[in-house]
Amino acid sequence: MANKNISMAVIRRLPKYYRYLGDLLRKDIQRISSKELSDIIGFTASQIRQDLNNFGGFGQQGYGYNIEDLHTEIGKILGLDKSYSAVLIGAGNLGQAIANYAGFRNAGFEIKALFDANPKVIGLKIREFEILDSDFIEEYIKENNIDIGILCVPKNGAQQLADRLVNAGVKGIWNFAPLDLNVSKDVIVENVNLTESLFTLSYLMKEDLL
Amino acid sequence: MANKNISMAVIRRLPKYYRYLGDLLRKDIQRISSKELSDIIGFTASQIRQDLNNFGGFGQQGYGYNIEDLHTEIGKILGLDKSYSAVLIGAGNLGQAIANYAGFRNAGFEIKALFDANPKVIGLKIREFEILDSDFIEEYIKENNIDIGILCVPKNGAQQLADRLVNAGVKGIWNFAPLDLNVSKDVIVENVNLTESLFTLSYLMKEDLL
DNA sequence: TAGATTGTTAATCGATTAACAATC
DNA sequence: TAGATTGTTAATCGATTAACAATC
Repeated sequence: MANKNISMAVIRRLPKYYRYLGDLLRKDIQRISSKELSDIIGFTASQIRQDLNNFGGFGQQGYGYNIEDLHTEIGKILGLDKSYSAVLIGAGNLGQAIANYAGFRNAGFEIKALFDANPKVIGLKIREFEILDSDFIEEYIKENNIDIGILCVPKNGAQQLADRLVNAGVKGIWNFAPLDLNVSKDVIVENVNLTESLFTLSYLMKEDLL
Repeated sequence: MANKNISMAVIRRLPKYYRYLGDLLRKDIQRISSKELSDIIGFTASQIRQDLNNFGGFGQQGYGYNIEDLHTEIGKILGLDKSYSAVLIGAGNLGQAIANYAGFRNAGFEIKALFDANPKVIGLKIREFEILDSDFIEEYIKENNIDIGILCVPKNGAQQLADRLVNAGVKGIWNFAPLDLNVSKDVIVENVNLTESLFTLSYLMKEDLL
């Protein structure tokens, strides 16, 4: 099945389906209709059926969806059965928080090394990781076939580091730096922009008080 | 001017305008046309004009937009001229990273206190903050007129803490816990869901390799 | 079988893009 | 004034919702 050109709107709903189905599974519930799922997840039943049918007919008329099967299928669609290796650049507060973040393993991502440019932190240990010198990023990526770079550095210098990651061969960047990275289009960038999130909250709070 | 019912799509672009205009400002550029801005920000010129005109006619025919003025105006639209007080719940790795996050002050948010339930961290100092006992959250919020709660706790217990924040009077929650909080609809919730972001990256990487 | 619920097509709604008159 | 570019209306595109025949 080739890429049917799934819209970003659909893709961003997939993790929500996966999460809610996981919750149901842990409650030992076996099946659910699009209508029931609609009630708990907040999308319309119609949208749920449309979304799922982008990837296949997972349901059964008159019955609904088997929760365990659907959960597994969406996991596969999300690529959670694949495994990826990652390096994290920028071992400051946020970088350390991400490195310690458990959700990683569940998604099949494994952080292999932490890098920083600050001599004061190079050599320190964060859990099982010794913080390595940024000078050796390229070498490490090439030798260890790293798939993903996680950028937890300030805005300044982030683009340059992204260039280095891409040149060394990573295929994806999880970017926490507050800027839009410029990379060749075969490299995937997923942004987590705290500033934009905070500004959105600020806007909504202001509107709410009017 | 009452709320013209601006769509979320527009609202989420506002921080990007603000950021790019700030960058231009720092380069001492004085004016820009929607076409030029389009080239650097990546939205169509038409969309930029539509977006801005939701809030007022900030441009001038034949000239374009004055960058400093527009930057200021969008800042006001985002409510960055307002100030809000916040408490942070959950002083783990991520919580500490957020507490140390500088972008806060620029947005008019001030963290007043950190709370945690773990006796091992209560009393510790993070920068200027002593970590307080979660038992006193409500008391603190009421006495200090706190506007916003920042939730940096695991999924378990997050809903209960959200309830406590809302009951104590916060009007907004910046939620880093990986679940959808249930709150009365006069309370704003802005989610930062690292798991969903990571899963999206996983999906896109997988598709990219097909 | 009768009832329930899917998969899918058609209708609607909303967001983006194009076009151009207004005007600086 | 002539040229440039906005503000805004109209056209298009895409996403969501509604409807219902298929079928378990």
